[in-house]
Amino acid sequence: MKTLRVPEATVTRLSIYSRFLERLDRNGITTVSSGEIAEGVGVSPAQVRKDLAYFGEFGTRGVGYNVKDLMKYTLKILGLDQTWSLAIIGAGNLGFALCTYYGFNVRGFYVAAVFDIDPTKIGKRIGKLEVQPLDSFPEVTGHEHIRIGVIAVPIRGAQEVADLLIKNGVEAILNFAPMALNVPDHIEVRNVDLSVKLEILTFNLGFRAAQNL
Amino acid sequence: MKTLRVPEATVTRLSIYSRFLERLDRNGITTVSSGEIAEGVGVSPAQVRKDLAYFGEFGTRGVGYNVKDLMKYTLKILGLDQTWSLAIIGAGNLGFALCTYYGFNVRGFYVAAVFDIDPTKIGKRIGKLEVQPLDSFPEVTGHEHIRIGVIAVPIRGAQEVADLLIKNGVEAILNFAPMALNVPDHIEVRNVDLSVKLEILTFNLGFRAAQNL
DNA sequence: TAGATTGTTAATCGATTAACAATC
DNA sequence: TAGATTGTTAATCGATTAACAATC
Repeated sequence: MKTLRVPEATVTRLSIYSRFLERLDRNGITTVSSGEIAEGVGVSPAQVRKDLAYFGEFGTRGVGYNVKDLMKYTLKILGLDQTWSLAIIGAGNLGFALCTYYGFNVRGFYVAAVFDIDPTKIGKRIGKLEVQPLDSFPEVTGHEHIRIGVIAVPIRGAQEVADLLIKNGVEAILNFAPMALNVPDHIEVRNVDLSVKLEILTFNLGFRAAQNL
Repeated sequence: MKTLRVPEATVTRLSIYSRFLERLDRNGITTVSSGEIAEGVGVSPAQVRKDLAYFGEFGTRGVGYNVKDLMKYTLKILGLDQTWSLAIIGAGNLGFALCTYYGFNVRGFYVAAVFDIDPTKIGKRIGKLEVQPLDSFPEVTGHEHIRIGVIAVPIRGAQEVADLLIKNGVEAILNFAPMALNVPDHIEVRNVDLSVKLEILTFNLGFRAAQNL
C-alpha cells in the first residue's frame, strides 16, 4: 500500500474543517462547496480540496460536498469515530479548566481521571471526578487503558510526569507546560503553549509601530 | 529601509527560544551555542541561526551566544520589553485559568480586567480582579488603553465579543473559541484551539494502527 | 595556531496556489 | 445543454537544510 505522507498542516486544517462542518450540520445545512468551507475557516478553496484529496474523493463535481457525510469522513480520518479516554495531570486552574472543557466532550474525548501531587488538591471534586494522587496512576488507570495523557503541571514537574505516563503505557501526550519534553521516538507529543500566540500578537503590534516610524 | 518579511514560524520559535533562554539564565548558564538551543527546544542548529539572522548578529563566532544578552534581544524583538495589559472576556473555567495563568505574568502580561455577561459570574472575584459586566467594557478600560483582548467565551458569543472589542479600540485578539472570527484587516487575530493538537494525536495513533494492519 | 561556532549563501525540500479537464 | 464545482496536475512560492567561509 502506498503510504502518502500527510502534512501536519493538513491534519490541523482537517480538524478545523471538521468543526466547521459540525456547525453547518447543526444549522441544518446539507451541502457545501470547497469555496464556502474556505470562506468559513479562512483558507483558500484549492487548499480545502487538496487537503481532502489526501484521503479520498468526497465531493460531487458541479455540486459540492454533502455536509453530514463529509463531517463523518473527517471525524473518521481524525480517529474520532471512537471515544478517547484522557488522563489529566495537574489539578490547578488550567487542569480544572481542561477537565471541564466542553470542547473536548463534544469531540468525543472523555476525561477518565485527574491527578495531582498536591495533598491540598487530592480528593477535591471536579465534576464527577475526584482528584487522585499521582502515585496511584497505575492502579487508577489499570483497568482501562489510557493512551493519551494531558500534562497541566508547572515546568519543573513536567518531565517527571511525562516519564511516569510513558512508563505506564501512555502513547501520546498533550503538553501544556511551556518546555520541550524528552521522550522516546515512539511517543507522540504535541505542545500547547498559551503564550506563544500572544507573543506573535505583541510582535506584530510592535512591528507595526516600527513601520510607522 | 528594507523590510524583510519574517515568517510566522520564525516568530513562534523565537518565543520558544526566549523561554528556553530564560530557563538557562535562571540556572546560571552564561553562554550557549545554536546547537544547544536547538537540542533544548527540538529544532536544528541551522534553524536557530537562520531565525536569529532575521534580526541581527547576536553571537560570537567560535564561542556562541551570551545567554542574558540573547534573552534580552529576543524579548525586545517580541515586544516584551514592556508590560502588556490584557482584557479577558469570559469568566468560565477557561477564563478563570487564563486570568491566573502564571505563564502570562512571567512574560510581562498583566490581566487588567475580566468580563462576562452571566449575572451569576459578575462580581465574583478572581485574584485581585472582580468580574465586570461586559457592557461596562468601555468605562472599565477607558482610562487605560487595552490593545489586546482574550476571548474565552463559547462559540455562540465569540463574534459579538470580537465586534465589541474592536469597536472599543482593541487591536489584537487571542481567540480561544474554536471558530474563525470575522474582523477588519487591521486587526490581528490568532486562535488557540485546545482540541486541534489533541486531534493530531488521535490522527497519528489511528494512522499508526492502520500501518500495522 | 587549532578548534569551535557563527552568519550566510546555495541547494533542497515541501507546501500552497493556479489552472483546467472531468463531470455532475 | 450551460453552469458549477470537483479532483488533480503543474507552477510557484517559501521555508528548511546543508555547507562553508569568516572569525573568535
